[in-house]
Parts: sequence; structure tokens; C-alpha cells
Amino acid sequence: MRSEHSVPTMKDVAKEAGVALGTVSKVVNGIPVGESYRLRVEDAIKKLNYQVNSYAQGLKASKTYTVALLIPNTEEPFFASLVYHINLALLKRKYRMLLCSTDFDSEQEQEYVTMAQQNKVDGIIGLTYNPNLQIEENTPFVAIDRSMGTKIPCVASDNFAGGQLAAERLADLGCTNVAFLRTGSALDNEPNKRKAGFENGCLSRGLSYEMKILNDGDSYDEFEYFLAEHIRDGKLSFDGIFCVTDRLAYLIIKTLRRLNLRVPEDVQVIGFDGIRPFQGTDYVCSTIVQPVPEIAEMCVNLLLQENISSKPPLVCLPVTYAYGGTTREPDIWQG
Amino acid sequence: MRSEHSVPTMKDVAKEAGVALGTVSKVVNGIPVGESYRLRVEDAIKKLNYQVNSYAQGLKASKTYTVALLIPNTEEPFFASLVYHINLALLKRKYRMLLCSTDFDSEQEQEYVTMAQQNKVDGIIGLTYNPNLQIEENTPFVAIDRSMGTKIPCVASDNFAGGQLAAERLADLGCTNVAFLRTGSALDNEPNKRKAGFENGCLSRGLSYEMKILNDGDSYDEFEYFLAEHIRDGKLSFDGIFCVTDRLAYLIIKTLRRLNLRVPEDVQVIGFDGIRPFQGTDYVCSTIVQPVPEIAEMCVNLLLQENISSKPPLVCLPVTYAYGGTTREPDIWQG
DNA sequence: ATAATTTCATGTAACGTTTCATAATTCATT
DNA sequence: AATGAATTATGAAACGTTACATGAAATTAT
Repeated sequence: MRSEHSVPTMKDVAKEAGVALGTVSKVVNGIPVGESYRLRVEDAIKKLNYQVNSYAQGLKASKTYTVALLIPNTEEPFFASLVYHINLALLKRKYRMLLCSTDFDSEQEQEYVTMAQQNKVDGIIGLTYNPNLQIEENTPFVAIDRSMGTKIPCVASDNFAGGQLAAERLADLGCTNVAFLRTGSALDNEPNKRKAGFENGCLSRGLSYEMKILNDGDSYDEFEYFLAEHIRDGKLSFDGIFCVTDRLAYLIIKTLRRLNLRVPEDVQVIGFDGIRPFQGTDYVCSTIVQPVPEIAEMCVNLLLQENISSKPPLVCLPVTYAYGGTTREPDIWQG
Repeated sequence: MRSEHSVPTMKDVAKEAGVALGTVSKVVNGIPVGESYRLRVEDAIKKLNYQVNSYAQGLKASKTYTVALLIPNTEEPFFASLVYHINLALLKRKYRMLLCSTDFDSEQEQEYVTMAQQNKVDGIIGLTYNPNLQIEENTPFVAIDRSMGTKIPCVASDNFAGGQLAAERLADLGCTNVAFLRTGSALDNEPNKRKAGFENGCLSRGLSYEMKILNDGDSYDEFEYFLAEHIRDGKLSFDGIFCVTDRLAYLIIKTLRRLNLRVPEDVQVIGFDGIRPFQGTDYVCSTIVQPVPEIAEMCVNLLLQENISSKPPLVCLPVTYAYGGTTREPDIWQG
């Protein structure tokens, strides 16, 4: 006799229902069995409150039903949003997520990938800036924001269109002289297409523009220095700024205000990502919103689909513009 | 012969090293074996690049090495921070985290708890406001921010001390007439002790104070209405506000500024939680910072420790005050 | 030098599932 | 009614690990 608190197994269900082990397995997995058998098994399952042991399943199938998510830092809002939506998409498909905050550490990233090549996870969704990550051919991998060869699908926002949209919007809002700001290295990743899109948009709308790369440190010195360079008689030499991320936009806006420049009156700012400081509150700034739920769904779809042949090398998903108080919208309430 | 891409097992290691299966198991688990045996096994493990199959381990031990984290919404910054640190603390102990965003849905919460009573997770860390969650005696459970009976340990910040600290700080900063604002229901949970702490602090410093409960909707109407009630001749009737969360503080500050009240010149605001809009940037407001890394460590410690007898019913961890631009600090740079 | 004792590697059984060859049943055909 | 073919339930084997009873070897005592 089983102890009171032990968990019922298929064996128990089989005994209760008076059928064979294999029959219970079939019922559990939705494989057709005789009507009367099915009913008896279903009754027994309900009576014993049986649930399959997914670890035994995993052992048998050499599957873990676990997907690793490699992501720099889950506290950063954009990444936190990805975590939320990818987790949701995986749970919907009865998969677990192994969350790996790599903290931009290449060694740790490689460690997790190696782990996947062993038997711990069925696949990896990775947002990684590590250019020399070694991924074996037979390890299911989906990249976010970074192409890693033709064998590995990459999912990203339509960054080019996003940059273009930002330029067009600044033009619509009356800007004539704009700047593009970004931080970090010029890796060949998808987000860096924002620049090309922005340039394209500026050209098509006849905006004069300037490109600037800043260091993303903890101090505002770099930002202040850059802005000071462009101030003549208390006036900034451009009236619109497109920042490659909301994070940068946030820092720039703080710096602008410290220098007694008004946003959006003196200079309008558009960021990228669509970050809100809290759930349900306004955006941090006017911004190009990434379709995070759709990115998440697409990643999971690509990772778990069986027909490998049809995997596209790059999927770009449409972005949208959203007002966040740092632009002068003609038709919106003015804060 | 094993196929090229299949994962090596203990059997393979045993064959390679010329020892028995059990010997390999011992080496892997750090149980002492003869020197020569250990060395041979270790060599074989390295040569084959062997890693244990934790699912087989789990099946054998009836352990899943998985802990469920029940949390309302992982996108909300405070919760995202908890997710990050609890995940880290679990990974350090070779445990996985099953992330469950309950979206404040009681049914879903109960579902996850039931799952734990089956065989899917070894324990639960839960931040849940559901007062009638059914937890079986034998399910390891650690609560965050809410006492759930004497059998279940609860981890929280020292909310009382936090409230007190806020009052004292407002007094130190020259406030004489302050308000306490909170939203949501008056459940008997730990965060609600912030109010008592604040009252206590006000009394000990001779501050006159007012308590107000607001609805936390998406609109600012409620906030505007409340503030308008307290404005005479363009002046607010209090010079300091303590908000029960940074989220509320953020919304109140936005409303204050919309009403042309200056923060911190006209009214100083202190929040609670310690939220930054992005990693490494300033706090959203001056705030009482919760020790999230310590809370995470404590939860995992309590959950995984074997000696159940020594589990305290409630652990309160110390909070700190941090400047975030919405108070008039005498000795800090003035933004 | 032999017996008694300790030490330690061995190999089998078991964890809960799925798969597959086998056996039992049903149904159609003669 | 008896046979053969098709259908379907059965139960043993296997997945990779750990625990435990067994037995072999080494050590100590006589």
C-alpha cells in the first residue's frame, strides 16, 4: 500500500481502472483506445488526482521540456519584458524556461550553451552580443537581435523601419535639424540598422542630420560635453534627437533639463524600445515601440517547430510609434 | 557503439574508466572512493565530456530540483528585481526556477500550488495577495510580504522601520505637515506596516500628518481630485508626502507637476521600493530601498534548508533611505 | 600463517514513463 | 460454425540515475 502522501503513478491508475499500464499511457497521451477503457482510465485519473511525472517522461524521451533563455540582465526593463512574454509563450506549450542572466559575460554564455549541448535543455533562445559563441549544428537555437549565420534563425523588430519612422515623425513635428545618438559598439547586429533607417528617413524628408556615438557610462559627463559642444547662445543647434534606446533617451533628457534646455519645447526627443517606468504608466519618452509579445511568440515558434527546412534566416516584426511626452504632438494633450 | 551525437552516460564513463557504474556515481556525487579509481573516473569524465542527467537524478530521488516562483507580474520593476535575484540564488544551489506570472489571478495561483503538491516542483516561493490559497502541510512554501499562518515562513522588508525612516527623513528635511498615501486594499500583509511605522515616526518627531487611501486606476483623476482638495491659493496644505510605493509616488509626482506644484521645492515626496527606470540610473524618486538581494537569498535559504524546526515565522530585513531627486537634501547636489 | 575484521568496489533493483513485440479479442469470410 | 485477418490491449524492456546487498580484497589480531 502506498503511503498517504506519495504521488500516484500510472501503475496506480492502471490498477484502479483494471487496465494495463500501456493503456493508461495511451489515454494520457491522447492515443485512441476503446471507449470503455478510456472512460475507466479517465475516472481513475480523476479519482486518484493523477498527473504525469514529466521528469520520467523526459528521461524516456531524452527531452527536458526546458528551454534556456540567455539574456544579459533580466532587471533591465526591455529584457524583463522579453522574459515575461517568452515565459508565457513557453508555458502555453508546456515547456519550462531556464532563465540565464549572463550579465554580458561571454564565459557564462558559452557555459550555458555547452550545457544545452549536454542534456539539460531542448533548445536556446539567446539575446547575446558575444560574437564568437560556439553553437553546435544540432543544438536548436534562435537568436534575438543578432544574426549568427544562416543556420540560426534570428528574430528582431524592424529596426530599419523604426529608424525611418522616427525621422519621419520628427519631420512631421516640425524639426529641421536633427541628431542620431547611440552608445556601445558598432557590432553587425539588428538594432544597428536603426541608424540606416533614420538616415534614410532624414534624406527622404530633407532633414539635415548628425550622427554621434557616446560612451554609456554611469556619469552624465559625456552627455553634457556633447551637448555643450552644440550650444550657441543658450540654444541647441538641433531641434530633434533620435536615441537608439529609451535608456539613452532618458539619460539625455535628464542632461538636457539640467542644462536648462526644455523638452519638448526646445528640443524633441524620440527613443526606441517602448519602456514604461511601471506597468500601465506612460512611456518614459516618445518612442518606437518594439512588439515584444510578437517577438516572444515568434522565437518560441521557430525554436519548437519540427520542420527545420522552413526556418527563415531573419524575421523582422513591425514597430509602432508612441507618444511619451518628449515630442510636441499637435493633436494630443500637452503636458 | 553509440551514435556520434548522443550524450554520454554513466555507463559510458564506467566502461571508459574500467570501473563499475556505482563507482562513477560515487565520484560524481563526491562520495569517497579509492584514489586510483577516482582519478580514472575523473579522466574518463573529462575525456567524454560527461554531465549527469539531472532528470534521471530527479526521477530517482523524487526531486525535481525546481522551485516555483509565484509572482503577480514579472514586468513590474520590483517583481522583476525579485525574479532576477531569486533566480540567481537558486542557480547557485543548482536549482531551476519555474517562473509563474499569476497576473493577480487567484485561480492560476491555486493551480500552480496544486501542481507543486503533485510532483512538479520541490517547493514554492510565493508573493501572492490571495488570502484563501490552500497549501498542504507538506508542501515547502515560503511567502514574501504576507504571513500565511505559523507553519509558513514569511520574508519581508522591515516595513515598519521603513515607514518610520520616511517620517524621520521628512522631518529632518524641514517638513512640518505631511501626508501618507496608499492604494489598494487593507489586507493584513507586511507592506501595510509602513503606515504604522510612518505614524510612529510622525508622532515621535511632532509632525502633523494625514492618511489617505486612493484608487490605483489608470487615470490620474483620483490623484488630481485628492490634491485639488488640499490646495488653497495655489499652495498645498502639506509640504511632505510619503507614498507606499514608488509607483504611486511616480504617479503623484506627475500629477503634482501637472498642477504646477514643484517637487521638491513646494512638496517633498518619498516613495518605497527603490525603483530605477533603467539599470544603473537614478531612483525614480527619493525612496526607502528594499533589500531585494537579501530577501531573495533568505527565501531560498528558508525554502531549501532541511531542519524545518528552526524556521522562524517572520524574517524582516533592514531597509535604507536613498535620494532620488524628489527631496531637498541639504548636503547633496541640487537638481 | 591463518582467522577475524574492516574496507570498499561491484552489480542489481528501482524510480515512472513510453515503446514495441506479443497475445487476446473482434469481425468478416467461407 | 470454423477459420483467417484485422484490430487492440497487454506487459516486459529500456531511459540514466542512486542505493543497497553482496562479495572480494586488504588489514589487523591471534
